[in-house]
Amino acid sequence: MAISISASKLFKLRLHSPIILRHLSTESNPPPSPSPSPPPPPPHQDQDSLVTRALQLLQAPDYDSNSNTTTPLQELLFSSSSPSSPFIFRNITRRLSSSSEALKFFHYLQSNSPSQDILPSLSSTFQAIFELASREPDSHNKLLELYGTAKEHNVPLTINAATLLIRCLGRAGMVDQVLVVVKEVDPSLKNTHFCNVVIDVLFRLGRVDDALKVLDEMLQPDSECPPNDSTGDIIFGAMLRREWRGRSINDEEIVGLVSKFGEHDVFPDTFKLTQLITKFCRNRKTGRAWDLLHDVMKSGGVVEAASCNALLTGLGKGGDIERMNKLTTEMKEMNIQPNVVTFGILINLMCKSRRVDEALEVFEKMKEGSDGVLVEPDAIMYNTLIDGLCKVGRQEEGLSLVEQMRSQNGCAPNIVTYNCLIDGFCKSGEIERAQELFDQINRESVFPNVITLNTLIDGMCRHGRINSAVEFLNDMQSKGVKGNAVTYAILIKAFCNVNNIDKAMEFFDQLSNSGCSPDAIVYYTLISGLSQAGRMDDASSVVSKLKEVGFCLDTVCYNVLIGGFCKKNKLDKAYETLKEMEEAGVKPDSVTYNTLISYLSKTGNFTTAHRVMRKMIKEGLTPTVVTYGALIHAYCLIGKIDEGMKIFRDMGSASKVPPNTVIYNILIDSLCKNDDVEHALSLMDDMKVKGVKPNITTYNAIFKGLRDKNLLEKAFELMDRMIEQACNPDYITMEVLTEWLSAVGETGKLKKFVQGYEVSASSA
DNA sequence: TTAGGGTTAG
Repeated sequence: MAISISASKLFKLRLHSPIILRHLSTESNPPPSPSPSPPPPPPHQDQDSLVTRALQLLQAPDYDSNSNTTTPLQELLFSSSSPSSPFIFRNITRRLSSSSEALKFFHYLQSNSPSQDILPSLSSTFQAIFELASREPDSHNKLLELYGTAKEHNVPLTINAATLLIRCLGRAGMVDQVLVVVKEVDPSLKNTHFCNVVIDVLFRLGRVDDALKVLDEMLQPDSECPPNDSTGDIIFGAMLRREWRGRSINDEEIVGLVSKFGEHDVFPDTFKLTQLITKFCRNRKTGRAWDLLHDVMKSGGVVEAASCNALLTGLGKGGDIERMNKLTTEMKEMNIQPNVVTFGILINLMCKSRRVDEALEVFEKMKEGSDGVLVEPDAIMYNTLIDGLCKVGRQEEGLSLVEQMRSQNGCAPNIVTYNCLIDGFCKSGEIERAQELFDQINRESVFPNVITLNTLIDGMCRHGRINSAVEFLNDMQSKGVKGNAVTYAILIKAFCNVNNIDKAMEFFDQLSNSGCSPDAIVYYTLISGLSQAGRMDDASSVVSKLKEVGFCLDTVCYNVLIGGFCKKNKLDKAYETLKEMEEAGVKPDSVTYNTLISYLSKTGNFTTAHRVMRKMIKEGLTPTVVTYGALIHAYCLIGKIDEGMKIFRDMGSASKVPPNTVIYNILIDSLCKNDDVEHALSLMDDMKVKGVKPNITTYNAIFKGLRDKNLLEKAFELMDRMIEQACNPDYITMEVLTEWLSAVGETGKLKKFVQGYEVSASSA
């Protein structure tokens, strides 16, 4: 008792010392807490029996009596013959039934210890009390109270006890208390595990900046608590978290942190690195993704193909071929083996840019391993190539790849394969073959999906078989393949194209009632169809519906409406729409202005047209070839060809907008109609000089001009040129030439022309 | 890896 007083005196003396106020621990290298960890190897074999014996004595009636004589328990715990270890008391405490029992034992030790040396043991005893309390109900409040008791008795917390406390408080959401404990822990005790727990807890509580401050200290070059893989897991995991409390870690911070971690040889694993790169790429930040990957490479982290693939995908989407090449070279240099995905990305890119032959070349080399890497293609790769072939009209080659697929194990053609082929046949107008494939699917127990449905419906609609398309839709729906927004967009567009607006509206309503809501494209398609048809009231009511469901009009949609109002001679409504557009923050583009300029000039309002053009320039837009075309066309229409020619000369020289075929066509047509075919012919020469290719409209206009003046020889010359240029005649060409050449007895020339066309068509 | 996107001058 006397000694215990002196011990407490000692504590009191130290109470004023700032050092002891920090909860110093004497336990130098503690095992991780709170899981019950095996005690350090006992100095004496009888340590276990001592613990057992002590626990028995703690049940005895004289345990908490204030006896003046030395009790057996005191003898056991404090005598010099007892095995001494700071962990003995802790091990006894751990085996007590509750934290309150343990606290009682703590008080007993404090009161009965004959020596001051008990201090280190009391810290680890307290840790054991924390461990018990942490497993009891209401643990956070109990621990907080115990923390107060420890401070009161000047028992410094072990770092493990502090860790346990913080974790428990964090779980209970007690962010302020967490920060207090962190502040009060002796910095010299902090270890990496402690810091990891603090950071993890702070992140979960949304205190990102506090967490990053702790992390920043860990990342210093001379840090006492350098980051380890667990630190990396916590931070890299947090970077990828979608749901955030507090603020999120921004991209710049992510790159900086990964780089700093690299200095400590800690790297995100392949999965996390890949995810981070993907995240950057999705936000179109390929530059950051590039830096991230290269930081890891430079610091010596492991980089696998998956991470490179993520970056290659991002670079491909951004069209950064140069960096793609650089990265694939680096992969080779660093011995990072490309896989089927790597090749898939490259082949897909080539196919999408219509370089199918190059894609096939890479594919062959990959299969043979002739470039040192042998990779077996998968179904996705075959599908990519088949789609690429079909998109350039090479369906037959696509079909032969399907045969290759069949001969390779585990690579059977699937619904995607067939959808690509069906689309190919549909786009080339071979609807029957598309339907045959569709039937084949059903025989092969590959199940058609909504994409199959839409592809076929689109093909039928584009080739004038709307009724078959609707029939097919009904048939499929009865078999369980339901249409979606895409289906309806296709049908709405198709019915608008044939000017069956009522049917288009009907399908729109059907979609709205089918439980599958129309998306923005469906609205845009219908608004466009209605505007083209001049049904501006209907268009406006669809616009209202679109706004009601929360979609916005974009530039193109506003342009469609402005064009529609112009067509209906509702200039005021067009201007109103323009104003609304500007107020909604949707910037008018050159099409917006061109639409207005075209309407104004066609209605003879040239002054206003030029004023709008000046406004266009003031808004930072450059007049385009269409702007000039609109003005030229309008001047030509009222017979002011000179004015048109003036603009034509001006656009090429002063404005540096090179005229295109359409501009020449307008002028050539007008000159011919104005009896000036010579001038029109000189413009055709000019086209040749400028490298602007005439098309069938050009030829039709000039043929009419030549016919009116009966300039046969010139016509023959141009007919030859048409064949040379593989420019196909259309029904207008045939009508003009047949009538004219028959009348002048030159049917032989006509026959030769048609044959030449057939030859040029077959060679093309 | 597969399907629908609307606008301005001829």
